[in-house]
Amino acid sequence: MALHRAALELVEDRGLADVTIDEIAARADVSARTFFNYFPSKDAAVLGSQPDDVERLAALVAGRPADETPLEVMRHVSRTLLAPTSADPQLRLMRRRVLLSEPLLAPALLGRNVRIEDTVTAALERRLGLTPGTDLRPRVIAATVLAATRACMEHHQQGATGTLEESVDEAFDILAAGLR
Amino acid sequence: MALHRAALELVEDRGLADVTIDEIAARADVSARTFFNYFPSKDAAVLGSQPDDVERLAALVAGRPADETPLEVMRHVSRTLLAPTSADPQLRLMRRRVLLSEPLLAPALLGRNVRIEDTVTAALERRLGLTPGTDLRPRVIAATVLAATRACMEHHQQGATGTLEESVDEAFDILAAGLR
DNA sequence: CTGCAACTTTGCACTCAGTGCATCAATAGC
DNA sequence: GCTATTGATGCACTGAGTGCAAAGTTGCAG
Repeated sequence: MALHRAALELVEDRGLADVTIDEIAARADVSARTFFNYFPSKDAAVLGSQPDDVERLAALVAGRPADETPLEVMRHVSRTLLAPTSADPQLRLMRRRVLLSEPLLAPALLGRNVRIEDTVTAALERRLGLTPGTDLRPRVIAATVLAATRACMEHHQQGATGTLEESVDEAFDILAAGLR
Repeated sequence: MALHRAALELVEDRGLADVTIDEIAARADVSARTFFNYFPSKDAAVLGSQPDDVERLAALVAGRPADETPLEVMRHVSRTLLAPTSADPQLRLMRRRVLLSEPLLAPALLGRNVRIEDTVTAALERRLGLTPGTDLRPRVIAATVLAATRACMEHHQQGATGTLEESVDEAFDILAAGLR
């Protein structure tokens, strides 16, 4: 979407606070009013929400082999999260760069994580044959793995060595070892 | 602070979206302009930030006995988080109720968590004698434990049985067992 | 008591976010 | 060529948030 790209480009070099919706709309050659037909807020435009990716995760959880442990399933969820299916790799990189370097975006980013967490929790519950809301485990697993994944991105943003994928693997090892 | 109380009361029975800053200010008997001398936003007023509580957590981490494992240290952090030192217990209860029942507040709440996570990560790094940003472990531990704590609150909000403290204990057991 | 200094509150004007509504343009289907 | 549906837009409005300067308040020294 042109608006998403425009938002990313502008925020990239001026910062979120110094970009107005009018400017984003202008760069995408639409009116400001039209902007709100596609995104409910400035944050959302920068985030560039693909509403269906949440369901994709649920399907992923449901589709993994029955003998995989929840943690193994979550490893795939984490992988999927870090390799989003965006057509343009150039755009993906800019997106990741902007999202992580813009502290004002953290709340929006985490708000999105809440929806993901709820979805994954429900999917895990179904997978384990539990009645929703009774067992603490699914939610704790979903929450902690997502948090660990985010922690890796954070860690990486601060100039860590190695690839993001290596960090995620290491994080899963730490989790599997009981955070010891 | 009168503004914080006013904000909580109004949001409690009308919802965040239907309360304006003018109303909050009016109920606290100050002008709307004065509101912004104390809180930068509506969210902040409802949240009622005590900026020093973040440093309290850092001190807690630094002060725990040297032979405690990081996970044991974090158990105390979690406890401290769930039992905040607010003078008025009545107010505390209303606060917890409002914060959890108001989805619009989630981003603000999580934004605050980011600051806590950064602080705790740094404190753990110091405790373990690591150069900041080199080792993944401190951040992963901080992030996952805080996420698990939040998951317990979430779980509890959805009508789980038992006390919150019991849930937290159970969550720590799950973490210590490697999320198995 | 008086006057001064520091701090707080307030009013005012402004920009920007976001919404509802009505209108207008384009395009597909007949 | 006509029309109906869909999307784009203009307009007017409410509310968030900021900067600035005036007004009020409080404490204190003379």
